[in-house]
Amino acid sequence: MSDFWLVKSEPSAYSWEKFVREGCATWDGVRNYQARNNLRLMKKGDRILFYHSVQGQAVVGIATVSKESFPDPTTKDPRWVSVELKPVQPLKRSVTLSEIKTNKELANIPLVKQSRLSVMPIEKKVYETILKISSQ
DNA sequence: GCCAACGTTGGC
DNA sequence: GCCAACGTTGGC
Repeated sequence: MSDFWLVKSEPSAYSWEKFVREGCATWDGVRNYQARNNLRLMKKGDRILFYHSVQGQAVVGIATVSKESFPDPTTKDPRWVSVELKPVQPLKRSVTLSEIKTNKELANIPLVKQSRLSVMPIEKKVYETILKISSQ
């Protein structure tokens, strides 16, 4: 039974398009304990929604965990970890933050309630609801 | 560009 | 251990 997550990235820093082009990504540079704890809990095969923050403000694609947490290669500080992600597929259409905010089932997810958290768990139902919106 | 929310740092 | 100051994130 895999889990579901949402990760954020500013497209100017690392976009979905670049992620797809490169075929996988080391999700490094996380320097927030709560986000780090979530990275540690990720299991291979977990599904991840990829969200564009700042420019775009929408869920744009689906990724999966291809390698579970390991020490963040961008720092010697042992407190921080990374995971490796692989793109699965883009959403048929992006699901915007405003759509998420106005949907009853989605209005309370951390993306909305805790806007600064960059790696967060989501319920299966939330994942499925977002996919459903994207296919409409 | 502004600012609210929040995390971190450092003086006491 | 508290809290003010400061820095960062990200929505608007």
